Amino acid sequence: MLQILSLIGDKWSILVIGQLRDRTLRFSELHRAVKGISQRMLTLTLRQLERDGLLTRTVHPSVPPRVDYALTPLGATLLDSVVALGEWATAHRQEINDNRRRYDATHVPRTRP
Amino acid sequence: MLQILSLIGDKWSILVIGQLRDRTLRFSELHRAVKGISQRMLTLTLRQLERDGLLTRTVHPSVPPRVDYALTPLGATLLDSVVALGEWATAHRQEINDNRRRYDATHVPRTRP
DNA sequence: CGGTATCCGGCCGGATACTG
DNA sequence: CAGTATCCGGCCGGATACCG
Repeated sequence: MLQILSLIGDKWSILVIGQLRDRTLRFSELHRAVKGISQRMLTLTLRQLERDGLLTRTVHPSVPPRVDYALTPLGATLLDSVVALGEWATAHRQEINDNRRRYDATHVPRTRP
Repeated sequence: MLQILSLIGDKWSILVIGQLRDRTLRFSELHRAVKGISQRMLTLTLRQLERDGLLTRTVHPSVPPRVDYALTPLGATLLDSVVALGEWATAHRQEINDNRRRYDATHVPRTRP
């Protein structure tokens, strides 16, 4: 259970899956689409998701090389929950930020210079 | 957006929220319910969730002390998505484990002794 | 283009000890 | 009971260099 949750728990996984929502993307497209991810983390994330059977990796033997990533049916089933989470995050972003500001304002810091 | 996702991304947050699904729990009950979590991580997780306004922390001035945690309305809205994720994880646990085994069996290790 | 390989600083989180 | 404080090892992930 924890091992499955840690799959979802990886924020990069969620973002990558979200990008593959309705189209196949190649590596460089994903790299540009998921802002802030390093090439290393994108590679590791994709390998993990491929290993879990959530997406397929297709190598086209061409010059220059081209690798396409697409969701599997299993990945598509997760997409629904992921999209729901994304919508929740978007819908309550402001409210959460307000809560944080209020909390930080009322709960005085314990360390004093 | 990333900051919101990292809130969900914390596996402990998901598990704690799931435990508060239909009842208030005190600290020690949560500690027992969420298997594997250390006292430190439980405290940190609860503070984070309280700061974001997803749960309330109620201190009862008694001896021995007693602290209850309960979801806020905002926390309850997240609960739906969290439950969906949990159900997805449960439903596809076996399938994912099979995929991992198959992947590990076919993709030979790159390091050879 | 789409990766590996390697180095390494930071912080995550467990263990332990102490307190109101 | 429900925390805080402190230490510290491990691994996460960025930066960089190189390859098919």
